[in-house]
Amino acid sequence: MDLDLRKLRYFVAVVEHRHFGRAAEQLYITQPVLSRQIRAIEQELDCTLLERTTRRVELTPAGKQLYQEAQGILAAVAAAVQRVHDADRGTRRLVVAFSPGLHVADAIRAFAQRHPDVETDVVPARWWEPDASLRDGRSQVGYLRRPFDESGLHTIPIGQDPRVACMPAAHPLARRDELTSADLDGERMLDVPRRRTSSLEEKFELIASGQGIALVPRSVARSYSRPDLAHRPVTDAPAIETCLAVLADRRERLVRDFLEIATATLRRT
Amino acid sequence: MDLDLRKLRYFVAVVEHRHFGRAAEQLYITQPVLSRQIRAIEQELDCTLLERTTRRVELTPAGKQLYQEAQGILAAVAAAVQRVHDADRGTRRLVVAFSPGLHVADAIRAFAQRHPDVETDVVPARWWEPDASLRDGRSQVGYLRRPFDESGLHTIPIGQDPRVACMPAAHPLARRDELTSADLDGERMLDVPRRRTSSLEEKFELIASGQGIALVPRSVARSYSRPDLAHRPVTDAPAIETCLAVLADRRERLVRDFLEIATATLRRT
DNA sequence: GCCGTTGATACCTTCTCGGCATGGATCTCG
DNA sequence: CGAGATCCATGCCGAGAAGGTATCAACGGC
Repeated sequence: MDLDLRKLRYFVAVVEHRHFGRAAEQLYITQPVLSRQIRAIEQELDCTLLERTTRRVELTPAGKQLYQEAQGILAAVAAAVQRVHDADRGTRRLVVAFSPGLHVADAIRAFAQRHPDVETDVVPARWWEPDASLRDGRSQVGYLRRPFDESGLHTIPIGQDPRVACMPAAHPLARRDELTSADLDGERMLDVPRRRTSSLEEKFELIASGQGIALVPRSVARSYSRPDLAHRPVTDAPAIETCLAVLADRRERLVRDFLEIATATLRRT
Repeated sequence: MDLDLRKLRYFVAVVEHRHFGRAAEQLYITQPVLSRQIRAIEQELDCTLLERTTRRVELTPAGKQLYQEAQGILAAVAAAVQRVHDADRGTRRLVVAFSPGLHVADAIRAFAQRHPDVETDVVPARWWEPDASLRDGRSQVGYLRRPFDESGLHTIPIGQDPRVACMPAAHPLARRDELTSADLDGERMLDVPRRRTSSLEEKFELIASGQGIALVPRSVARSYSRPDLAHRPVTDAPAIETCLAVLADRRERLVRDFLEIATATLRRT
């Protein structure tokens, strides 16, 4: 049982390049070393992670799983080192994750005023796994849009985000002030993208180019507003809830204070 | 940035014992090695983690933080390995770990008959950490000899293994049919070996060469029986318990079925 | 003040990691 | 269809890290 962080890094590199030689180059080691290290992981885990021919490198199910796990672990280690340094310097630090479109500046400002000694930072939450940075420790608090995996988290609903239909500005429906889901029947709808590599920009690009219409949270539509796109409320679509989230076992003073200040800020507005 | 999982484990051990020597003993390494590894972590993180005098070992704030972080990371790694194995076993597969000398063939045969589609396999459990393969996911069920770390495990006692004294065949005590612990007073006893590289074969070799006598479970003595060794029951030595063990949170169908079949097999014999 | 305990240091051994050379399989192209 | 290019695997070697033994130095208890 000797799973090494170095080996995990190697594995991640190979997966991302789908190519031993190039991965080795990026890692500043030679290809044979990489081959042997990957094989070592496979032996330690006693399972095949990569199907490799001289022509292509493909992930097995176990490999796919390990790739995910490795990313999380490496991120967690990096965050941990950061926090150890913070603890050593006596500086206290709070990182807030936020789903695209949600505004955290007010709360952060209020918090910073109350705790001038605490360093604050924000990181974007990836929409396909909004809770990831909370779980791997890169952030302590999240302003997240539901749904996400809430197991092990303490969540405080803070608002509703109505869904709007986002379409090309020239679309016939854009002449209406508001829509119902019935109006969208027969329109080509863009689903939630499956691949996590696809960004929201990509999605709006598709919409603008006339590939279809998408239902998105209003706050997202607003942040990405552009002249060639229109968004109109869909009155009968269920709104998307947004909430504050923290790890359930992370109840230190700093985090509790932030939650309090954040909810107070909300009430004031 | 060369934070190693091994070093994290070392650090956790030192923190939990608040004592380098005892931690080293638990880790099956020597104390100087541990001292150096801890210092290496401190250099890599560029901060002091432990205040140590010859009399006490105390945590600094950074050390306290790293202790928390390390626990989380190690747990995360273990869980990750577990999930990779699960992903790999899309094909259904059950691996049974067994302490040396315990017989699992009957149960496996019965299980294989009932589940012809499930691949079965056995792996030996290393005596110094019989539960390791359960925890790291290489096995799902164990036939293990106590004692071992049962935290997080569900265990079902399945029998007693009386202790026998194992000695050279020519030893005076070998002329007796059974012994008591009083008979062993004054004999040189071979302790449980410290180094985890030492095998049972090695131990029996030592006994045969006249280095001493050892108390071992009867089933072990039987599996390793050889003409130049004799083993005699020690009537008043507490018997060693054997049990079935599974991870407490591993209650899937396959595992439950195996436990049922295994206990039924035991009752029949 | 002496002795036992405990962590640190010095020195040696062993094993893993990384590099280089090369083999063997597969795809491409003439 | 065969020659060449590409790319991962294997064998062997050197350097460095990890582990062991012996010993020192500091601190506490009596």
